[in-house]
Amino acid sequence: MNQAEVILSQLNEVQREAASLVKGPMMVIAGAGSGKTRVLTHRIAYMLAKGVSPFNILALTFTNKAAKEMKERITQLVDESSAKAVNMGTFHSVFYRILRVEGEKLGFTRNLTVYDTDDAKGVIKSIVKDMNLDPKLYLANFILSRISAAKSNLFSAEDYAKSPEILEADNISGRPLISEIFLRYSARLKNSDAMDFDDLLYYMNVLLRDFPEMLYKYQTRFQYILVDEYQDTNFAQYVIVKKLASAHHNICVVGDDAQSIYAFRGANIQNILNFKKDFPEATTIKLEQNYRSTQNIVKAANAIIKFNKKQITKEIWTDNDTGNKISILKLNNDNDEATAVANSILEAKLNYHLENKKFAILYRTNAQSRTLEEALMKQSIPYVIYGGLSFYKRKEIKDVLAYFRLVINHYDEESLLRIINYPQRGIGATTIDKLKVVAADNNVRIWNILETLDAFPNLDVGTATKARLKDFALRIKSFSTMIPKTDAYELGKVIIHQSGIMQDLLSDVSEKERVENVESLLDAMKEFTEIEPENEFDELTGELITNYFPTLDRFVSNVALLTDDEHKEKEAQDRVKLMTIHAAKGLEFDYVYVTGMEENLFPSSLSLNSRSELEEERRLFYVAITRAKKMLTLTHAHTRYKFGSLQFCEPSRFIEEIPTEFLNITERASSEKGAFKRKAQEGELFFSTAKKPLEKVSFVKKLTPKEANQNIIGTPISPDDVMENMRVFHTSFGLGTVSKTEGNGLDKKAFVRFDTVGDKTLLLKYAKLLAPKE
DNA sequence: ATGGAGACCTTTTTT
DNA sequence: AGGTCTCCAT
Repeated sequence: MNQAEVILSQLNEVQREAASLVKGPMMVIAGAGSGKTRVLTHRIAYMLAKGVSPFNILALTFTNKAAKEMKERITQLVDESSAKAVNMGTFHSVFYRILRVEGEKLGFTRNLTVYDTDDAKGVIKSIVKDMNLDPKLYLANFILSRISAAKSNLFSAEDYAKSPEILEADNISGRPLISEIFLRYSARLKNSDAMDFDDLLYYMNVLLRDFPEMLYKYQTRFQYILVDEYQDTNFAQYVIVKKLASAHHNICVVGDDAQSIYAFRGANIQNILNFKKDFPEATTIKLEQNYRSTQNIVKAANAIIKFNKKQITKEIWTDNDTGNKISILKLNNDNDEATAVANSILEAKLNYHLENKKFAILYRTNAQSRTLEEALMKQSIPYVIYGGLSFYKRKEIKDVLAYFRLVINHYDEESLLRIINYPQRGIGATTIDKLKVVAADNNVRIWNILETLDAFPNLDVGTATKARLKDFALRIKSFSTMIPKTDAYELGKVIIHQSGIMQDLLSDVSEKERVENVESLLDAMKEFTEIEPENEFDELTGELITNYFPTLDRFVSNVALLTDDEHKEKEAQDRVKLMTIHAAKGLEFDYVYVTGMEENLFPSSLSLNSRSELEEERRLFYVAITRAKKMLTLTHAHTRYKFGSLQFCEPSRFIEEIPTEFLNITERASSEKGAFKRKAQEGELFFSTAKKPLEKVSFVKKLTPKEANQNIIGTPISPDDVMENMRVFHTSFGLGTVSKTEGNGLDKKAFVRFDTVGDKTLLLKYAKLLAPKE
């Protein structure tokens, strides 16, 4: 067999067709666990084996992780150098590379900075302040989402300002000035030689739209295009892909409409549903055999997704074992839920000698991770939390990166303002305000003023301050001159020390962790300078760069679009993984726990307004359960703290949507903790094999709290009637005495001293109190 | 200019 | 509950 044949021989028949039909448009509908990545990697490897130049292949993904994984897997199939030369990456990173080269046509430079969401929010906030608007009405988040939605649909600020419908909508929402903010925002970013995430897609479109030679260039270059997770593309991405593919029609999109979970940020499921309209000659291939999960899991997933109306019909099936039924655990409150999950993991580990990394705990919102974390810690189960505060979003890292960015791009005003007085060098808010005013009056950038202070006599600051400003500019400039001849790591060290950041962090003993983080950033830079340049092509000529040198600007541009999963990957070796369901997409685990299966949490209360939003939640649930290979456990609690107040929770409707034949329901009151632990120690199994049905499990069906407390419960007390010193009964906390009340109506709170559990603050609109019969 | 107390907001999800 | 932002006191 030749290489190409070997590559195809590793696939099943349908996969083989998807991998080998490389000419013409193709849509692959890949059910969960059906070998989607396998098809993509083998398809690319097959093309390479057949002599297609890697330079002519463009493979777009949504996450860096997916791109990295694909690259690694292709490397195992064909020779490394051609695998590495494939243009593969996220939409954002690939277009960023192109825009750095071509951006001059659009008024940007090669030093182009990428603003992340925090930077963007900062700009919005400062504009809102400049315009003297109410920041509570003009919320940065809200404004940014309007701007983002506009750009994702290829509306510029000018288009926005000219659209009567949009202006009307903003008027109705009481925020008529969003269009003005948008105009200023765009100007500010351009002035800073910066683009936000949406700009990377927007400006790529402008490039292809307004410069025919650019369209021609990249159409010629990208003769074979592959798009992963096509169901998650937004309009801007869709148009780019369509334009690039329109010359050669060699486009392969892979996706699963059932796993579209990013509509909230503009992903348009129609892109995949309409592919056939865009490319009528397209071949459609459905991968329906699931290699990942048990029969029970696959069947349950099929049953659930049928509740959605809009979808491409397909029936996922598997040859795998029937497996365990899906466990439903009902718990009293969120703490019990976390404890039960931790105990369950512990038992399974002990009984079956499983590694920690076989387990994943999934949840709808990041906020849910805290209680789970505590429970795992108590049981000494090693874990790692994905998501949450990214490494690159930590204050100290952002500070250091702001220096780097300013050194590379003096016009980056977000960075400049962030560090002009950090560490403190006596350039206070007053001085900064004056700088801003003079910059605006003279229509120049702040950096222009710093650079040539004497040219701006109307800058009314003292001589001492002037000296400090001069000194600051000089220092930044001196770092800049070092870029070409000092590698990223060496220059990074110089900046961190000479800027005074390290000194500042070291001066405070409580900042030890921050010092470690900065050092860890330096480690990453060291690593960066040591790796062989991969895929460093000159974008203009397509030639491999031979005189590669790992400069600071290269490092920063690499890091700009990075999330920190690599950072975590190293520590994640054998740990239980905690993450949101969104973050779990594309991953698989033997044992999966989906927690917080409650109405208003999952599905989220924010998604209950429309059918389409609810369907997205359902697809999210579909993603969640199809992560599991062997065993799936769903948990929900009767009460949970949200926003610091206790809330009652109904089980998620999604649980009811699973046919009961696939379910195994266990209910347990919190008072049973002792019994639970004892049984666990005695080795009674919570987990069971397929032969040993879960019915044998030791949990006795307990009375619900309501039933158990029947003889105490009296009549409900209306919130308005709750008063000090009143004896009350609460279904979770038992009997207690109201020590104080506060507020009125829906906000009325009661401070209650419970006989057994102590003081609690209850928001009466949620916490139902009853008059006890004592 | 710094830091602490209190008000206020948050919960989708991510490149 | 926890984090962020604001404002006031030092």
